[in-house]
Amino acid sequence: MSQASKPNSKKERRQENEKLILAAAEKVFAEAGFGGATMQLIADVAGLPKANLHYYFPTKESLYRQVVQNIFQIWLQAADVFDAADGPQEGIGAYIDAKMEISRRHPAGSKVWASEVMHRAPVIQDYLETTLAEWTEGRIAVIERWIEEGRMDAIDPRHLLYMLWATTQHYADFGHQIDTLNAGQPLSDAQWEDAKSSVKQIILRGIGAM
Amino acid sequence: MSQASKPNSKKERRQENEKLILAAAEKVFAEAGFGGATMQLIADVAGLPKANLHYYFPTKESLYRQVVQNIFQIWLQAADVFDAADGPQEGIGAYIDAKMEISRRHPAGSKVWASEVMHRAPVIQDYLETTLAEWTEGRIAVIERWIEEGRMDAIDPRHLLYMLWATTQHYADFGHQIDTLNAGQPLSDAQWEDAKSSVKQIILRGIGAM
DNA sequence: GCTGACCTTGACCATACGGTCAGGATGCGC
DNA sequence: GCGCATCCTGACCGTATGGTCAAGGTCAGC
Repeated sequence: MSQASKPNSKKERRQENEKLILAAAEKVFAEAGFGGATMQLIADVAGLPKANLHYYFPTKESLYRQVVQNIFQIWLQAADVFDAADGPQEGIGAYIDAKMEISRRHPAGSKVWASEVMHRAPVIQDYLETTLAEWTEGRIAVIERWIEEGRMDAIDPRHLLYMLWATTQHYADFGHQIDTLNAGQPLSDAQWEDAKSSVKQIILRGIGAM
Repeated sequence: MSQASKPNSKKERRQENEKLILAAAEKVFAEAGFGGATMQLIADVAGLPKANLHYYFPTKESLYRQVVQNIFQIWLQAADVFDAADGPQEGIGAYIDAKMEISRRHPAGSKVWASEVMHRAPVIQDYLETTLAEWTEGRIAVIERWIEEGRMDAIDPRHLLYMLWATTQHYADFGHQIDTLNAGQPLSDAQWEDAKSSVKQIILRGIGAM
């Protein structure tokens, strides 16, 4: 009766179940919002009994918190490319590519993040004030250096960053609207490439880095 | 015992109550999402008994639908400036100004709209497919004409529009994040002007319209 | 193969939610 | 000032939700 594909040890099994639950939760939270999501639905999507979710994650909020933190990690990771570059064209270009790729590969995560921030960040306010604020200050310094070096125009770095975040996340958060305007079809590979290069072209030209 | 400030006729009173409820609903839906909002809380914010809401709006969904439709109207109205202009610099510049102003004056409405689209537009899918699709096609035609006339670079009009929407709405939808990164303070008048001019500068230069 | 820690789950609970309704208040048209 | 349609609302209802629990299963270490 037991599945053939489960030669797992107890610890492997625990990790596997947690991942299963987190993936299901991310999807459900993204589609319904925190308030609209139900533990029962998450359980159904994960293929586990509801009581089992509460064994791994004591409350709905703790599960939600874990989902949001995971997304934030991915988000931060993408930001690394910013520093590796030695100029705005390369750095910002790579950052746009990375964030567009996240929007494509993790649309649900992006939506959960957007939803969390839109609702005044009840769960990750401390992250915004510490980690995100520090990261932002660091990037502002980099951009200001590029401006001093004459490698791009004198743009307010904050608003440039907001523009990068807004534009790239839009393809995830408003993906449904974009798909609807694309005859109801998800963007094809070629269309994603168009999107990336359009965004890069406008912004990089717009800041005088091309 | 009766308020001194209520010399209202029955019809005036009806309109007033509906507006009161819609304003409260917009705020609560924006802060909690559809699923997280409760009729009781909307009633408290509006200062009316819950049963009264159900007199004016039979269901939670009908109330929500009205809120979303009102926002869509404001949204469409802002789009008029696009057509009144005779070139990209003026038209897109004015559109950015108008949408930034909406983000500033109607942040709750913007959030409700964003939330609705993020959750796959269960209520306004038909608007997306009809009104919004038509509006978009019209604007694409205008942009293509501008390109043909050599008044801006050959940019994919769709991605330009998405960028305009994304960037301007970001200041409403992610306003909390922006405020947090602004030392916890809302943007001042001067900062809003900076935001507007930064966005306009990058985009208008980016499409070769400056 | 025994034991104890870990895992699983159906059944259950208290609460909060959207929505209803009956009965009373109010104000318009006559 | 009367009658009637409209408006208002406290009390109530069925349901669905987040969370609990006790009883049983399973696996690693000895």
